[in-house]
Order: sequence, then structure tokens, then C-alpha cells
Amino acid sequence: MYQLLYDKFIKNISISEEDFEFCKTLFIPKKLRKKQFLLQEGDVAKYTAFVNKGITRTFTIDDKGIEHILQFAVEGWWMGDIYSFLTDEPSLYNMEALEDCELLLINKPSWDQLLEKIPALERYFRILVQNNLIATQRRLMGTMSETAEVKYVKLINNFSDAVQRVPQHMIASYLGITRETLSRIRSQMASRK
Amino acid sequence: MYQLLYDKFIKNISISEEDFEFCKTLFIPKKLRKKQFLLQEGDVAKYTAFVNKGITRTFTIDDKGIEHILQFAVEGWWMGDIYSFLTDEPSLYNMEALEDCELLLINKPSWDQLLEKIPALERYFRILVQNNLIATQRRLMGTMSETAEVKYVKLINNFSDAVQRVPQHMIASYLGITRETLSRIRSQMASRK
DNA sequence: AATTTTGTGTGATGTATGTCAACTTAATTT
DNA sequence: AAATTAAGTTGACATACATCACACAAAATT
Repeated sequence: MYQLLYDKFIKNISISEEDFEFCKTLFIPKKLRKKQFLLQEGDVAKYTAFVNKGITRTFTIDDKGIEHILQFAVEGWWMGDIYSFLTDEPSLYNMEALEDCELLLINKPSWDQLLEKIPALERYFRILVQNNLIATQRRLMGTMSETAEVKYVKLINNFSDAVQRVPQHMIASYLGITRETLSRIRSQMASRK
Repeated sequence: MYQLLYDKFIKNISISEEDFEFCKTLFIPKKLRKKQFLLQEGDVAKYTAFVNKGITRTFTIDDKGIEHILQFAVEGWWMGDIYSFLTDEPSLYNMEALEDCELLLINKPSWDQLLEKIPALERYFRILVQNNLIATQRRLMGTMSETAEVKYVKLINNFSDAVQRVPQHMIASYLGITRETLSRIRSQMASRK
């Protein structure tokens, strides 16, 4: 249950077995069935979640009712709305399981305790957030400069796992295009050999 | 020279005078004249910079030669390509002064030393990166769901300082639209009262 | 103050992608 | 396995924004 989390930690920092034992006590295992929500827009994000199994999406719904996917999270990834989690403000995001999932949840008090007790995790989370920032910045710049097709091809190359496990209209929604456009792009690509 | 940096630190963490004195020794003051570059695409980002005075932009140039602005940095902000800085890989970004600037530079060895000597800064930088991530995620979602005009209005509201100090075609380039489009949006807005 | 460079505004026209709608196929649920 | 619901495809048409072209204004440089 906690193996994957442990692996992820030690990839970036060193942590004693004892500390990790303590760490375990702070996480709440939680199963989510496909289509269940962990968070809905307007709610405060009580938890930040580590995805141990399954795949989730974080998304917003705009004025026209169109969904926009911020992130997919597969095994070994974190999912959460840091802003809402830290400030107790209502979240702008929805989080939903796209397959049956096993999550490890941590709430704010435990989170604070964790960082206080194991300061090395401060570093772990900085690195995590940093990598996320780097990726998000690239995605943003790509959004501004690339055609829909290029974005799609890059997504396949960087994240084929999620692309294969998730319905196409959600890929479209992640790319910021419509399902129709993605469908057409795919058929063009296929016909071009 | 270091007052602003100090203020920024103590907004988020506590740091002793002694530690800050040490900290000072690691930063290299650097003046940049308007239009000078701190970094060009393809170079390795040797430094991360704190903007003490002036305003800078970080941008990419795409295949068609069009510039896309990732970030403006005004007084009190950080500027840098974390990825290139940490990995020594060549940067995708260009960084340029838009006014005469005073920067405080720090290189990788000093950076490592700094975090080792003053672990509380680990926290400072985590918070910094976190806030940046939150803002970048919002911008990304906005890119996907908002019209050019809405993006522009929000930018004015959130970042009027930069909007006023920077030529309009750069605002357009930050918003991911052409200068012509921004010009038209502005004239429509003006005519609507 | 003359000249060059940089920035802005506006019309005519083009295009990638969106929208609407109908149909097909696949996956869930009963 | 029938019925429902969700997902994907394809065509006709619409639209926000880009592109091109040029005029004009402001700022920087000589």
C-alpha cells in the first residue's frame, strides 16, 4: 500500500524507516470507484492525494459548460488543489476518478505535522512542485505557439500512458480543443500513413 | 541593495541577521541596461536572478519567429529558468531587461550552499514555486476557456503594474494574441464607454 | 531637429478550429 | 441480450483571431 509512496520519496531525498513509519500513520487510504469525485468545484480541498492505483483527472467547467482538464494523475503522482488546501478557500477544480482508484489522502494538520517532523520532505515537495511548474510552463508556451496536431503528438510522446487509458474526448479537453477537432486530426494523421 | 530581498524572505520565513549576512555574500549584484539580455535561448542558465529594480521578460521564439512571453518580472520577483539552472541543459528561454535593471544573481554552487546553510529557505522557495505554479495553472486554464478580451481585462486587474510599464505588443505576446488583435480589443473596449 | 527605429491603429482577407447536427460504434447497466 | 448511455466520426457552416499591408505616431539615436 505504501511502497510506491516510499519509492517516490527515496528517489529524491533520504528518509529513515522510522520516519517513514510515522509518515504512514498520517495518510488515510481511500478507494474511489470510477466516476466518483474526490472534490467538487466550490468545496474546500480538505485533502491532498497520492495516487497509488488508477487514474484521475482535475478539471474546471467554464461558463459555457465546457470542461477543461488541468491534469491527469496516474500511479505515483499527486493530485490536489494546493491553493484551496493551503488557504481553505473554495476550489475552482473538480477531481474525479477515471478508473477505480486507490488513494492516500493527507489533510492539512497531518501535512503540517509531517513537514515539521521530517523537514527533508520540504525538499521533496519543493522538487515536486518545481517539476510540475516546469511542465506547466512548457504546456502553457506550447498552447500559445503550437498547432493542435503538434500538441497532440507531443502529448502522446510524453504521456502515452494516460492517453491510452482515457477516453479521447478527455484528451481533447486536456489539449484545449474539441473532440471533433481531435477526431479529425487523428484521421488525417492515420491517412498520412 | 539587499533590503527588498530581505523583506521578501521575512514575509514567509524567519531568518537571523547573521544568516542573512551570509546570504548577501552569495549574491552577485548586476546592472542590466534596457534591452540587454541575461540569457539567450540555447545557453545554460548560470544564474537565477532576483529583480531588485526594473522589469524583465522571459520569452521564447517559435518556428515562425513569433515571440511568446512566459513572464514579466518586476521588483521583488525572481526570474530564471529553473530547469536549465538545475540540470545544466540549454535553456529554451530568453531573458531581457525591459527597463534599466538592478539584479541580484546567484549561481548554482552558491545556491546549493545557501540551502544547506539556511534550510528555512527550502521552505521559502517551495512557497515561491508553489505560488508560481498556482498562477501558471490559472493562466493555462484561462488560455483554454477565456476570450482574448477577458484575458486582457484580467491581466490588467491582476498585473496593472507590468501592463503599464511595457509596450502593448508585449502584452499581446504575453496573452498569446497578436498586437493587431489587442489593438482592436482595446479600441472596442474604449468605444463601449 | 532630422533621421531612424519602435510602437500603434485599421482595413481587407484568410484559416484553424469551433459549433451544430446527425449517425455509428462501443461500453455499461438492467 | 436488450436497452441505455457514453464515446467517436463526419459533414456543413460559423467565428474568433491571424495575416498582410499600409498609414501614422512616438521615442530613441545621430
